[in-house]
This record gives sequence, structure tokens and C-alpha cells, in this order.
Amino acid sequence: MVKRVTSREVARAAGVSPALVSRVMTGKGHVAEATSARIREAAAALGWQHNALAASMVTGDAPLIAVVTARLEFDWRAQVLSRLLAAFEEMGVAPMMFYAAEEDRVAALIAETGRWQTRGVVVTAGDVDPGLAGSILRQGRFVAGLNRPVPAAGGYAVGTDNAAAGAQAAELLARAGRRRIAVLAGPPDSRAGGERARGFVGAASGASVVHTPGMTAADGAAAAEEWLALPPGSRPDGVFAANDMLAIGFIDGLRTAGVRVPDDVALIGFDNLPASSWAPYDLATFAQPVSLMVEGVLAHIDATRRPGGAGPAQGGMERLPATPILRSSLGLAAPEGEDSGERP
Amino acid sequence: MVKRVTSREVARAAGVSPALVSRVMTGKGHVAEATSARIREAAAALGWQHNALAASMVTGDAPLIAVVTARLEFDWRAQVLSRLLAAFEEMGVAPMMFYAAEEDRVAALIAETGRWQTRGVVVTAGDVDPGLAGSILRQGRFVAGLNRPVPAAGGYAVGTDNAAAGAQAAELLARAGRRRIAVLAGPPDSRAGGERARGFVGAASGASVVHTPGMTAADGAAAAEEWLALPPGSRPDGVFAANDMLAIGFIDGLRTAGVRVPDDVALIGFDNLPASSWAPYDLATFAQPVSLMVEGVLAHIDATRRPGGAGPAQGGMERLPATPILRSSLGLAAPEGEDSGERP
DNA sequence: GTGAAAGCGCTAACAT
DNA sequence: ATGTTAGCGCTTTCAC
Repeated sequence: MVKRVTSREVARAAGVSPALVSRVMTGKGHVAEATSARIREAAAALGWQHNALAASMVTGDAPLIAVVTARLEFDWRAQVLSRLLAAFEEMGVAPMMFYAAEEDRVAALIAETGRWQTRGVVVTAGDVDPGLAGSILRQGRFVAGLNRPVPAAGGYAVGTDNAAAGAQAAELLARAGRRRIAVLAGPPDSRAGGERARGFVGAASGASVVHTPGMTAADGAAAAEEWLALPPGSRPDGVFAANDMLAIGFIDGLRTAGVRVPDDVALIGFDNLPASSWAPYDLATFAQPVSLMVEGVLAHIDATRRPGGAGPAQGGMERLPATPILRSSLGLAAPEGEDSGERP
Repeated sequence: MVKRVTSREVARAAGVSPALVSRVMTGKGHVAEATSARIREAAAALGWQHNALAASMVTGDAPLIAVVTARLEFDWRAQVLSRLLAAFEEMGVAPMMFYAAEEDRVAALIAETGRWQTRGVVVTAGDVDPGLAGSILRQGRFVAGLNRPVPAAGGYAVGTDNAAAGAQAAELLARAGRRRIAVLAGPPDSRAGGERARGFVGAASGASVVHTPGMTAADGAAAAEEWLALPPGSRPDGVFAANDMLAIGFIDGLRTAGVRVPDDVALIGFDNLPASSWAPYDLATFAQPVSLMVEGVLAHIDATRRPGGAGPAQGGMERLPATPILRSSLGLAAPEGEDSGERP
């Protein structure tokens, strides 16, 4: 550790008091143009940087936001993070990451965020404990859940309307003339998968639910094996996969056995992965409202900084609609909306 | 902002001096078991959390590490980040993210990291300015570049040995009996693409270099158009794509025109994306040494914390070998190494 | 427009 | 084993 330059030294070099240096940095109070310039020069000459730690301590407000996250291989998480980080950068707040190796570490991580005087927490993984959220909220900090509820008064949560999308999937498959339909729901404990499946089943009586151990392409391929093992007469001819990975693995598995998509099985996935638009798949899917979710979070953060504080958001979760992307895997004769084919 | 609880209040509640509370938190100095317990109880009762900001200020060492990054859609970046964040979490240091919306913001971001008294900077995007790196290093902080050099004495850098992999790609295509070979190098200003292409060309005289505007599947498909536009006699029969996205788009483009892979064109990509192993592609590729890169960075950070400081690393970049993943797109009769097929 | 003085919440000698 | 005393580097009244 080398001796650090302090604002006092800058002040002395510029022939002013430390208070003036502070005023120049914070922009609060009036400083003569000439003095300000002299101070900046002195700072540059000494290589001084404004110490954010010290400043935060005395003001009691650190321009810090905590982001609780987990495996970034998940598409929506990486996307959402990219945009959140870009926005925070622009807002001039520094994001601190709290990475959960295991889902059950999330509560501990959320608690940790308080040690750094962060303005609040954005949670993109795991579950938000009501008591914990409440205590953070009571400190005047915010708690924002992405694709997960924040069950506490004053908490904010946005997410994809999975159930509505599920219902829409059922409707699309019906419109494509499919009668025996099924949903690949992912693991029984998958929140998103469960919601999508419930919406699907709710809109289509008689739909069957197939759980898979995970939500990878390999799990989709395994589901294809199961499909092939069914007596031909009872095989579903329309399938909604809770995500694109599952759908892609399912397609690959079916094709290996000579089954045709969409002729033999119509298919729709979820996530609008880049791969869904690739030639071998041309997979119909749903695009998550990533931009809107991020905007929602940013708007909430912004609201908590203003006089009135955040609005009346009371533990409910704002549900944003996913956008159906119609592609040939659905086997719809003539999609009324043109295939947008846009990337996520 | 609500009135915050301080260690002094905890001390009073526990009937001790503030110093003891500090000792319990830092674990330095001896505290009687009973006293320690009393203090912890008081803290819990008051809902007090140790203030990391204040502690860091007085010790002069904040357990903070800056990570400069950019678009997380890039596969290796998301992978590397996941592991780095997990490791930092385990080390008990908090990662602060500095997100570069544009490559040319990187220098400014690296400079910013000093304001938070971070122990050092891990750079995963853009270029590291030598002067800037030098001044950070002189402050006793570390600078670690991932897949980019840190041109300053004491800086550390690890990355994939792109040139060696390029050479190996050429060799593999030769072994597959290909004579007219080419490389899809990506944009002329792509560092990784350029290195891979140079290694390829260096190992195979007569190889042609094709630049593409970007490195997406769409760019690969456009390259396929170009390939098809060539007179049949002069079309390359072996292609090395600087990444899997490009390769996949190229395959899709060729197939649409009835060209067969590997019969008409043998192909090898780079990155070992999950998609490379999917049935329609079964794309030979190279896996980046992600784990080793991360380990290198962690070891360097660890070294900088010890007495001797970091080793003699002097601006050079540690080059780690990419692992070839042999798959059917290469058209090798009998791969001597079994297809590992492992995911990245 | 500028300076002096008093802390922010904690830790680190140095005492005891 | 515990308490006392100075600060860390900055911001903020309150004077002038």
C-alpha cells in the first residue's frame, strides 16, 4: 500500500481549504471559476482521485446498488444484467455483485448487501425472504425482484407473465389444429416452468404435463425418447416447451427418429434464444419482455430517490406480457402477424 | 434515510467499549467467549450490521475488486464472470462491476475503479492503457487482463492461445484431406479473430482469409453466400471459423443450398458453444481454457496479497491452450481422441 | 466566495 | 481481556 493522496494535499497545492475541494467535487455550493480550475489542476498534477468510500461515509449515502445474481449462463439473466449494468453506469451508481453459487445462499447474500450501505437490492435469483425484505425496506432501501415476487410492503417486483404466455401457447397450438397437446414443464420446482405449464393446462383441458429433470437440450432429447416410446396413437401432436433449450433438444431427438416438425408435432418454446431462429429449428417461441422489466426496475429505483418515495407497490408482481414469435415449427398455415424473427 | 444503528450503540447495549465490538467483528485480538456472545446478541437485537464502508476507510483496505466488462452475451465473458464472481464471493471480497457500453469507455472505467479503493481491476473488455495500468500498479493495486494484454510492469494477463489453435485448425483440416482452406476471421479489428486467422495462415500456406462484418450467425450465413458465389472449382473445401456462431450460420447457409458438411466442406469453429454439439451441427470446435484463465487471475490476486507481492510477471500474456473438440463436421475418418463432447 | 471546526462509524495503537 | 484515545478522508454547518 502506497501513501494515498488526500484532498487536503490537493487543497494545499491549490492554496485553498479542503472544503473548497469538496465543493468542486460534489458541485454543491458556489466556487469561483478560477479557483475551481486551480483545484482541478492541482488534483490532476498530484494524481488525486475523489475517495468515494470516505465521501459516502460522511454523507450517509453511498452511490451503490447491490445485484443478487446466479449462473449467468441463463439467457434472460445475462440479458437483463447487461442492460441493468449499463443503466447503472449511466446513472453514476456502482453495482456490487452478490453471486449465489446455490439458491439457498440468496437470503444470506441479500442480508450482506446492507454492510455496504447500498441504496437497495435487485434480486435476479432465488427467493426473497419477506422478513429480510421488510427490514431492508424499513431502512429506506429498495428491494426489486426480477421474475420473482418481493413479498413485503413497499417491495417491487416485475416479471414475465408466464401463465398468460402458457395460455397463449395452448391457443396457438389449437389454432394450428393440434388436439393432443402437452407441455414440457421442466423440473417440478421450477417457478417459471410451473407457471407456464399451469397457464397452458388452464387454457387447454386435457393437456398433459411432462416434467423433466432439468431444462437443457439434453433434457429435451430425453423427453423426445419418452414421446417416441408412447403408442403412436397417443403421442402428443402439439408441444409447448417451457424454454427453447428444451424445445431444441426435443426437436433434435425427434428428428433423429425421423419424426417431422411441424407435420408430426407442432412446437413452441420460450425465451427467443438466437438459436430458435436458426434454419434447422425455426422455432416459434416467446420473447421475454426484458427491456420492459429493466425499465420497470429503473423506474422504481428512480421513484425511491424522489421526495414522495416509491409508489404504493405492495408486494404484488407486475406481470409483463411475453411476445409470441411465430415461426414454422408451429405449423400455422398463415401467421397473421408476419414473422418478426427478431433477435432477443 | 432512517437513523442507522452504530457499533457504539451495540457496545452500550452489551455494556462494553466500541473497541470490543470491533474486535469481535474483525476477529483480531482476544475477546472472552462470554463477552463476544453478549455483543453478538446485542447486535442481533438492535439489527446492527458491521459497516464495511467505515471499516474500509480506517483500515485503508477495502475488500473490493473491480471488474471491467461489457456485453455479457459473449459466451466466454459470461462464463468467466460466473466463475470469477463465485470465487470472489467465496474469498469474501465484493466485486464492483464497471460496464462499458462502448469499447472506448474502458479506459475511463478503469480509472474510475480507483475512487472506490478497490484492491485491483480485472479487465475483460477493451484495451488496457499502459499509462493507466502503470499508475494503478504503482498504487499497489493489481491489474489483470483476461484475453487481453496488460502492457505494464507488474501487470498480469492470461488468455487463450489463439494463434496455436489456429495453427492446429489448419493441421486438422489438412489431416482431413482438405487442400483449399480458408478462415472466416471476423472483422479486421477483432483481436481474437485476427490471432486465430494468423495462426491458421501461418501453418497453412495458401490459406485464404475472409473477413466478415461481425461474428454472428448472420455473418456466417453471408459468408456462405460468398462461398456459393465462387466458381465451383475454387471453393474452399475446408473452413476454420473464428467462432462457433459464424460456423453455425455458415453451415445453415450452405445447407440451404444443398451443400453437405463435411463432405463438400469440412468445418471447425471456436468456443465450444452448447449449440456446437447439437445434432444438426455436430461442429468440431475449440474449448477456451476458461477454468485455467480464471485460476490464473485468482492466483495472481492471491499473490499480490502476500508479503512478496506478485511475481515477476512483466507485461507478457500467459497463453493457455484451447482444447480441440473433434466432431463430425471435420470429416476426419477416425478421430484418435474420442469425441469428448463435453460442454464448455 | 471562502475558511474553520466538528464529525460520519469504525479501527488501532497504547494503556490498564 | 478490556478501555482510551486518536484519527481514516471527506462533507457540512456556520462564520466571515
